[in-house]
Amino acid sequence: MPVGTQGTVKGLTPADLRAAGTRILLSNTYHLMLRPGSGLIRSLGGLHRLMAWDGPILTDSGGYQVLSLKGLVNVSEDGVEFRSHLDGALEFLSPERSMEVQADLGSDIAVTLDHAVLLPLGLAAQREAGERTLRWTERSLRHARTLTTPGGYRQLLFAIVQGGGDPALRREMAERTAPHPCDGFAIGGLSVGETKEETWELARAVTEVLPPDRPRYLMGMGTPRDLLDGIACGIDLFDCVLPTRNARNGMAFTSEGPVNIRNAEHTRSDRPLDPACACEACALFTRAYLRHLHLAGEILAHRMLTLHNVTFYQTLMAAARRAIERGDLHSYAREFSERYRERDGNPPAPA
RNA sequence: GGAGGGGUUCCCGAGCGGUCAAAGGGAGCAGACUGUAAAUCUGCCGGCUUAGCCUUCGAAGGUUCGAAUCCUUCCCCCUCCA
Repeated sequence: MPVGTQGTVKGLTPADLRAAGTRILLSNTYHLMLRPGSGLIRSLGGLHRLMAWDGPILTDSGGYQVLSLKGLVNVSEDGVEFRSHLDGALEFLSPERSMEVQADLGSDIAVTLDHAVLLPLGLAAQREAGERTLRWTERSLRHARTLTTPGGYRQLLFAIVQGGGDPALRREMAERTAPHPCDGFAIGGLSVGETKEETWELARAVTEVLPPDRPRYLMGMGTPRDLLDGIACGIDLFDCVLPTRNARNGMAFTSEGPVNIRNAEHTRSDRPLDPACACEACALFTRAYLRHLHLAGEILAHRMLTLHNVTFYQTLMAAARRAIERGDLHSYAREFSERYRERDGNPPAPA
């Protein structure tokens, strides 16, 4: 799922998204309730109509903003109190309120409100956030059944599993989330400070005990390799800002690895971003041109790299689906890794 | 012809006796980014044998323990008046 936080995947039109192979989008409760307001969106017929996207939309519950807006947020049993990042006004998001906003938006899949934590953190605090998430899951699902969408159809509901960085706690949280009446499960609070090995150990602890008959959504990840690793762990759905945000910051994901289009080595390159890609940017433009556009601050650079990165991610997922149908995911992942070279050398800049 | 202002490291531009290899922008070079407070942020940005040394603030001389900063001459640029 490309991320369309404010009711738009930044820089792309619905036609662009379709051309890139997008089947479902993510959008955001928190941002849309603050601006333009969920009541307004309901009165205009819901988010699909507002943004002219007729495919499925999954809405995030706002739980992630507990992490990303830290300092502006205060969590209690009742819900999350926070200062609007727009005007500083005091706002409140409870499990019930989150589901109401998501019903107003009319997303196809609504997600329960959760309490995610950053690692490292004491085990007691991790458990407390996990237990609270379970109680909020219960409240979210119960309240959601009383609501209607602008279109009058039933929203699918995904319950979020938390549990911090301890595999045993994760497994327990998954076991206790599984019985809830919902249409799918989301795994939240990963890639928040733990190593990659830990991430996949935690993901596996959850997917092993979740019911196999309903989709599992790994929230917020990841890199192209993460997606393949996640799929191997039994994940079905992902969202991530990397393809879109990094595109605007000059980074393209290609079949040969990440490319920073700003780099001087592309100054005279008449190659496409990715010769293996069929997107408009790769069909039309050279790296030299895209580099020029990016350095000149031109909107087209952002649009084209975003279109490319979304296409790259969708193409990767489509290839993974075909590999699964062939029963051949692992050799596909191996081939991908052989082609896909991460940058080596240059150590990260000191902080 | 007369009066005044100015020439600073790639560009713009601060500095106006020592704490100046010289603020701040920009450009350039590189890095980061994982349920988007992000078209953002960070580092580098004269040279070198880099806890130090060398060269640099239009040019050449001078004053001073010490000059981008003060004095003299010269070379350029700009504004106003005739």
